[in-house]
Amino acid sequence: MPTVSSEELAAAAGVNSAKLRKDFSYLGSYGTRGVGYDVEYLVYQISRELGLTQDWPVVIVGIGNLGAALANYGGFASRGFRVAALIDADPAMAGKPVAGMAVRHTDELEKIIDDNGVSIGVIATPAGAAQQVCDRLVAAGVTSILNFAPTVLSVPDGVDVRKVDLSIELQILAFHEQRKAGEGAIDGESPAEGAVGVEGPAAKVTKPTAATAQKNRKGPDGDVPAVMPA
Amino acid sequence: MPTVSSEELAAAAGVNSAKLRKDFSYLGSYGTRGVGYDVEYLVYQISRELGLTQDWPVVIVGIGNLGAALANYGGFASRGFRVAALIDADPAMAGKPVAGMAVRHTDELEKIIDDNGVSIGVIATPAGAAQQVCDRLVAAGVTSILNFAPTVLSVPDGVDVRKVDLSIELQILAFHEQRKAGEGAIDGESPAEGAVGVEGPAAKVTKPTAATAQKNRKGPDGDVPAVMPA
DNA sequence: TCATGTGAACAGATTCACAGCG
DNA sequence: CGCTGTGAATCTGTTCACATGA
Repeated sequence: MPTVSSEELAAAAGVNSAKLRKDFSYLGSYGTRGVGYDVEYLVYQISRELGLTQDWPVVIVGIGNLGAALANYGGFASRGFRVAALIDADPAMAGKPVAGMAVRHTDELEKIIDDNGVSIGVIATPAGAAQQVCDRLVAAGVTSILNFAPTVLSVPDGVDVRKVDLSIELQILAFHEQRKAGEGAIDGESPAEGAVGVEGPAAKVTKPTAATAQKNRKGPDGDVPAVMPA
Repeated sequence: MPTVSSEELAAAAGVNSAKLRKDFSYLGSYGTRGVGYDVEYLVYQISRELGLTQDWPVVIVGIGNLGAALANYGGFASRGFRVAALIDADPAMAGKPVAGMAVRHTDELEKIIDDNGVSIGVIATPAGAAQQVCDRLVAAGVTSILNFAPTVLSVPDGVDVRKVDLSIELQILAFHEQRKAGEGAIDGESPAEGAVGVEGPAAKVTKPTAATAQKNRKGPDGDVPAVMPA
């Protein structure tokens, strides 16, 4: 398939074809009127714009289960990321092979970053160590940090941090699940044919005192969640 | 701090206070004019709306590094999630303790889901096994799936799937990193005081043939990425 | 008096619809 | 002719500003 039309791409992506064309137009005029977009050329242009054509050395700090999982994750290489080093504070880990690579000790952190020109660091340490590791990464020249530790990191201006909270995705699912279970489909939500009854929802969070609860209760009555828009 | 104003919350969250008030108003009228919002009551209402006051049993299928990391992740319990079981296809894993819990074999999957009223499943298997596991989960009554495997899962209507791609976050960082490096700050982007020069960006993706490239090149000249809005 | 809650004004994003070009 | 690229129309989401009520 040498060329593709905005209509086809839009259908595949589930969006409006005009939006797709307008978005592409921000990158330049890469299509051919009456024909469509040259697939190979389009892929190259988008890849370049996204930074996929560059080689990004990254370090992963904290080689526990999560760090090891990241080190073994195949998706990195194909997107331009190269794991320059795996770093752990535990001396017993040093030298051990993980994902075909010897783990280095934290003492070498600065040297590794400098030697490899690393500008992106991944933190997969326990929460307690994260800020300290972050500070060292930043001091050594790292300007982008991906944080898996359950802490908010503080960094100087000019440094980007993205926090990945593995439970947030679950929370989003639970939110929709709750709405599926709530007295039949509320919106145009499909009736969830295979839906199994959700088992007894035990109250968990400390409920507010009766006084407070009654005094302020002005929302929808009962314990039924209000219908939120969209 | 028994009460809080929309102004204070907005400042803390970095958003406009009117937006915050309007958003809250969709949940009901939980504030007090001239005073603000009762913190305890507000937390409870938001928690309930998000489904955090319910107990959500989940199963994790595929107990490799990632599955083990998820099993050990502390954030789940505090958000209402209870790991009902860890499931793996490897008979050698069965019975082994991970995160203080014996791993169960895939054979038991249907029974576990039924016994625990599980409606949310987490897939942390290799890509090859994911669809098959997904099908079994759905057949057994699971209606929400969190997929860490690098595959697109197909599910019947009424089942929600969320895919977590660990490399996408890195890609977003790399995108910003690329823009930091690009000839000085482009937008109002801070000048990245600590920015270290990014090392020689080696071309990686197969470049399009010269013919194609020249024929269609209509975008911004040179190899400088176009400036995208916002 | 002070901060909420909300119509009205505004801004930004999406979609329409068609001129223009290969 | 067919599909891109894009002004204009429309829709959605945000912010303003103030009436309202504790």
